[in-house]
Amino acid sequence: MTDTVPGRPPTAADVALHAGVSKATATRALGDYGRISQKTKQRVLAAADELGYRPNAAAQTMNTGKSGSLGIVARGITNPVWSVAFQGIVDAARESGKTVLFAGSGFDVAEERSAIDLFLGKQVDGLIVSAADNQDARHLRRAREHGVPLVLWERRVPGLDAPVVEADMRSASAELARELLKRGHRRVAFVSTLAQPTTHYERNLALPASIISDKIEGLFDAFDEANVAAPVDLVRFPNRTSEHIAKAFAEVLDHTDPPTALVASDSQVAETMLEVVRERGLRVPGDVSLAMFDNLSWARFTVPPLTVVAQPDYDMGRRAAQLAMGQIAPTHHSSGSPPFEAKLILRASVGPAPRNI
Amino acid sequence: MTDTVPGRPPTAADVALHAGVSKATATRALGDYGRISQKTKQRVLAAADELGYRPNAAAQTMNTGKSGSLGIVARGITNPVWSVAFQGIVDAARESGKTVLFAGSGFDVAEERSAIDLFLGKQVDGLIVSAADNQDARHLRRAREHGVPLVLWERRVPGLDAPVVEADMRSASAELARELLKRGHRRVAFVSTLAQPTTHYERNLALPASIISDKIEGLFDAFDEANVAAPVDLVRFPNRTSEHIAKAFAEVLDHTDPPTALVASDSQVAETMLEVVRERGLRVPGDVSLAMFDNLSWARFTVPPLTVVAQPDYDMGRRAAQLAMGQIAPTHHSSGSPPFEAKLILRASVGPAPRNI
DNA sequence: CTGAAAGCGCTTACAG
DNA sequence: CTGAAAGCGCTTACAG
Repeated sequence: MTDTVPGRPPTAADVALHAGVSKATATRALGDYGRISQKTKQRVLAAADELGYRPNAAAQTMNTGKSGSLGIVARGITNPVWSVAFQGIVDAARESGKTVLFAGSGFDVAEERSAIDLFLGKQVDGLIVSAADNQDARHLRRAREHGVPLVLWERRVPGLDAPVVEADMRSASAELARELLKRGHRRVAFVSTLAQPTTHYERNLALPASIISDKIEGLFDAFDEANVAAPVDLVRFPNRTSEHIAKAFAEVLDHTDPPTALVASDSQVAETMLEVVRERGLRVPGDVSLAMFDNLSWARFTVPPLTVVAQPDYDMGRRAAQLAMGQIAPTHHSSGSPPFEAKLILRASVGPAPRNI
Repeated sequence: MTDTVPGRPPTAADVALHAGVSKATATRALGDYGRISQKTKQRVLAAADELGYRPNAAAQTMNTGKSGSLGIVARGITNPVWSVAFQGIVDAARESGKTVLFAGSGFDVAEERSAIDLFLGKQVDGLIVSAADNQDARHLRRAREHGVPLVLWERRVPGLDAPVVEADMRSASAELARELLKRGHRRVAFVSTLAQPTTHYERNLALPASIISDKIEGLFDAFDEANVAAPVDLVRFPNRTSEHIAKAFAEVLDHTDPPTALVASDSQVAETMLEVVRERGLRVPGDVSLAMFDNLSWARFTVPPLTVVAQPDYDMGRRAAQLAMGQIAPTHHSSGSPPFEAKLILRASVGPAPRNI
C-alpha cells in the first residue's frame, strides 16, 4: 500500500517518481494548474493516492504568499457570545477552505501586538481583531503594510481605514432605556468592565471600546428624549473580576439616590449582578429591574426571565470572515457594511419602578 | 524610518544588506543560533528593527518541519464548556510561543478526516482531537505516521496508542445516582445526543463516544450497588436539535413507568429539559428532580439551582496542549495521565422522589 | 566568528 | 502537453 519511508511524508518529487513523470508535471496534476493531459493527471493522482501524499502547506505558502488561514485576535473565547461568533468565522472560513488561527489578547495591547506580529509572520490571508484600545493603532496599520485585509470586531478605531463588524448597540440600548423610562425608572445603573478602571463617567467620555460607549450613550439618548437627567453617576467600570463587579453593584445600590434598574454590559457582569441581587434579597422586578446585553440561552431560565439585548453573533462572525477573506467589499464608510440590527428582548425582569425608594 | 518597498515585507536578505553582513550572519543573529559576536548581533538586530523585519514563518517551517502550531479538531466551539477547555489549550500553547489552529468537525468523520489532513499538511506540531467515532481510527493513525503527537479529548479510541485527556465521569455519575437512589429515586432517565440515533439501550452497549458510555454506566453502577434494576429503558439518544431532544424527554415522561429524575448529558440537552419541564408545569424537585453534566455558571441561577457534574475544563485543556506539545509524557496506560476528577455539585434541583406516581 | 552554498518542497515562467 | 530550472525565505552543515 504505502512505500513511504516511515518518518518522512511523501513529497511531490516522490509522487513524480512513482508516476514516472517530472516533478513539474506531477505538481501540475496535483495543484490543478497549467495544462496537462487527463491521462497523465490520472496517473499522477493515483500515485499520490497510493503514497498518501499531502502537499506541504508551508512550501505552498512560501511560493504563493498565501497561507490559507485567517488570524483572529480577541480578548478570549470563553465569552459564550463570542464563541458563537467564532463559530461563524470558522464555518465561513472552512467553506472557503481556510483555517483559523486564534489568539487571545486579554485586551492587553502588548499581547495583541505580539499576536498580530506572529500572525503576519505566518502570512495570514486576513486578520480579524477585537482591538484592545482605540487609541493605539500602529500595530493594526502593519496589517495594511503587509497587504493583509484587516477587519475590526465590534470596536471602532478612529483614523484606521478598516471595516468594522458590529451591531447597532446604540439604538438597541436606547430602546431598552425607553422601556425603562416608560415604566417610571429614572435611576438606571450601568456596569461594564475595563482593564483600567475609570472612576467618573461623563457624557461622551472617551472610552477604549466604542461598543461600551454605544451602550451607555444609547441609554442616555432615551433619557435626553424624555427630558430626564441622565444618570451618569450610576455608571461603573470595575475590573473584570467578580469581586470588583460585585463591589460596583454594591456601590450603586448603596447610593443615596439608588437605581431602580440595573443594566449589565455583558453576561459575565450579569452573573455577578444576579448574585448581588440574590444576596441582598431584592425582588425582581419588584425592588429592582434587570437587563443585560448578550442574549444567552440561559437568560430564559432565570426567575424571572431576564431582559436582554440580542445581536446576530453567528452572522456577524460569518460577515467578518468574508470581509477578511476579501470575498465581500466593505460598502460602508468606516464599517464593513451597515451595522447589524441589535434587538431588545423584553422579559419579566423588567417591570414598573417601585413607587417610593 | 522604514525603507521597505511597500507591498513586500523585508526579508532576512534585506536586513543583511542593511546591516552590511552576509545573509547567513544576519539569520544567525535573528534566529539566535550558531556563534556570533555581540557587536554584529546588535547591528543586525538594529537593522531588523529599523526595517520592521518579521521572519517568514512558512520558510522557517519548511526548513525545520515545525510550524509552531497545534491543531484542534472538535465538534465545534459553541459549547461553553468546551470553550473554556479551548481557552486552556490556547493559553498553554501561547506560553510556549505556539499558536492554535481550530477546525470544527460537527462529529462527522469525513469532516474530521479532512481537517486532520489539512492540519498535517500544515505541519502542525501536535494534534488534539475529540474523535467523532471510536470505531474509525485510520485517519487518526496518520498523525503518528507523520510523527505528530496525537492527544484524544474525552473520547477513547480502542487500539489507538494515544493519550486521552478526560475526567472520571463514571465515578461522578455513580455518585449522582447514589444521591438519587438515597432519595428514593428508582426511575432515572438519561438523555444524550448522537448523530445516529440509537433506539434501545442495553447494558454496555457500544457507543461511538466513551464519555457517554461512562455517564450511563456510571449511573447504572450505583443501581447495581443498590440492587435496583437499572432503568435502561429510560435512556434516549435524540439528534442534536431541540425538537428531537424535547421529544425524547416527552417520550420518557409519558412512559407507563415514568422517571422521577431526569439527567441531561450536557448543557444543551439541559436547556431543552428545563423547557419541557416548565411547559408541562412540573415542579422541581417536587414532581421531578433534575441534574446535568457540565458545570455552567448559570446553573446556579435557575430556580431551583441545578445539580451538576463539574470537571476542570481549563486544566484539562492545558494538559491536552502540554501533551500535544510533547512537554509532558503520557504516564498512564491508555491515557495521558490519571483522569481528572469530576465532581458532583448537589443543588436544590435534586430532592426526594415523589411518593406515588 | 563569518561567508558561500546547498537544500527544504513547492510554484512558475521559459523552453521544447 | 511536458521537462529543466530558477526562485520563494529561511536553516544548516561546511569551509575559511
